[in-house]
Amino acid sequence: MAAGARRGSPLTPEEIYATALRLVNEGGVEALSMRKLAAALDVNPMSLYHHVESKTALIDQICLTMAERLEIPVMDGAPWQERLRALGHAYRRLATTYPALWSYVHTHPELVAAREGGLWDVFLPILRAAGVPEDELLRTADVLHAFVTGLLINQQNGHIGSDRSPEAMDRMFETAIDLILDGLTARHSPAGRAGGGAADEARPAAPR
Amino acid sequence: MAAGARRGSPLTPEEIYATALRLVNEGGVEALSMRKLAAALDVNPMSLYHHVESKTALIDQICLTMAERLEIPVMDGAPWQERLRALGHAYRRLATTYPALWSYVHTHPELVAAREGGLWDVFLPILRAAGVPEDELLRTADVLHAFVTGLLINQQNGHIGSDRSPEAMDRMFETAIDLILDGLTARHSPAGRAGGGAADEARPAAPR
DNA sequence: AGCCGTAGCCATACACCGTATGGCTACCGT
DNA sequence: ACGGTAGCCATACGGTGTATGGCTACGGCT
Repeated sequence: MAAGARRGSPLTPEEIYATALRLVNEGGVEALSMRKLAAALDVNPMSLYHHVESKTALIDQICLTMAERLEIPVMDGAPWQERLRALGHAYRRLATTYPALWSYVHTHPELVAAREGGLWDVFLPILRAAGVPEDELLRTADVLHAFVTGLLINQQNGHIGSDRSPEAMDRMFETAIDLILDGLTARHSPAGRAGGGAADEARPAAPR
Repeated sequence: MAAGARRGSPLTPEEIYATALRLVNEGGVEALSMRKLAAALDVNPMSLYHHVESKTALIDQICLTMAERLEIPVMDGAPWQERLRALGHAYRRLATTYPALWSYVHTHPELVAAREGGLWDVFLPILRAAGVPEDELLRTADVLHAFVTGLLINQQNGHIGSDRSPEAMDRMFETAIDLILDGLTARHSPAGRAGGGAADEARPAAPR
């Protein structure tokens, strides 16, 4: 285990992942090249291959580390509407923290093959609490997850509205959550919606 | 205007676009290279640049031609629920016809800057008919469009359900449309939903 | 008829990419 | 003392997009 030649310390996988993630966040996935990454680490390009199998394996890895940083809120006592909204916001926070990589993940089939980490352990119980019957549960979860995914992708890519102010984005996200809550309520517990309800709190005038 | 050297006829932009679109459809956007395209056209790579400004301009162009092939249904008399469902299916048909390019478009900000073609001319009136107030119209349209976009992206990438049979996809898409219809109805014309309504037609048992 | 502008095509070259191959150095355990 | 090996690196190969400049053959002009 020789000490690093030109650097003080030997290369570590964590260092590689962190730097790669930084490069991706700064210039998108297409701005990540093994040569640039090596330059950023002050190392010969081929040295990377002693710690990483290939570029795609590297990208897989940094996608995983990103996924692990999803901070799932724990709100055990709260009604399902609030829990679902909080989960949506947590998901959105992850997406806006790593925009480029996030879009990348969700357009590459080979990644995220299994349902991502603890997300689904929280998501499904919420839907159960919303009254979604068991035989529609997974399908509904997939649909809602895809909805939010699509909204976030579109927001990041500016495929949306001429007004792209952060406030407009916030409003749009709330509108989306409201639509989902109303849809779930109407479908699975129509009685529960007493004129307004959790979906209608704090929604501004929205001139747009 | 000399006749083509090795080919009978000179190269035409339409020929280039069509072949490029074919290559993309067969192997994804990353399988499109100017050299391969030239080979498929039996031409020197540099000849392409007499008809196309750059590779990105070429991709822009084939994205546009794809967008033009969206077949928007005209159903003037029908209720808004049916029109919205038909529009969703038309959109889905486009996505499944050009899966690779379609995902590409929706993850690249620079494309589709303006709202795509006649889609919005049909979409917005439907939402008006659904009772969406004018000051929420564009935002709601953006959200719903993003929802469907996300669902289609996820379906194509198999980020969804362990069962990926076409039937499961169909059911999931119907579930999504139902959710949207219920959400819109609950939000904007709650009286209109008389126990079931348009959203509940022909939805199978769905064991999943 | 003579000529030239130019449309279309092509050969070459450059910088960049991912990575296979093999050699160097400096430490470790024995 | 010495072999094994972990870490690093130089070189090379085949791929990419495209800048540059030269070739051919036609249309329109004088």
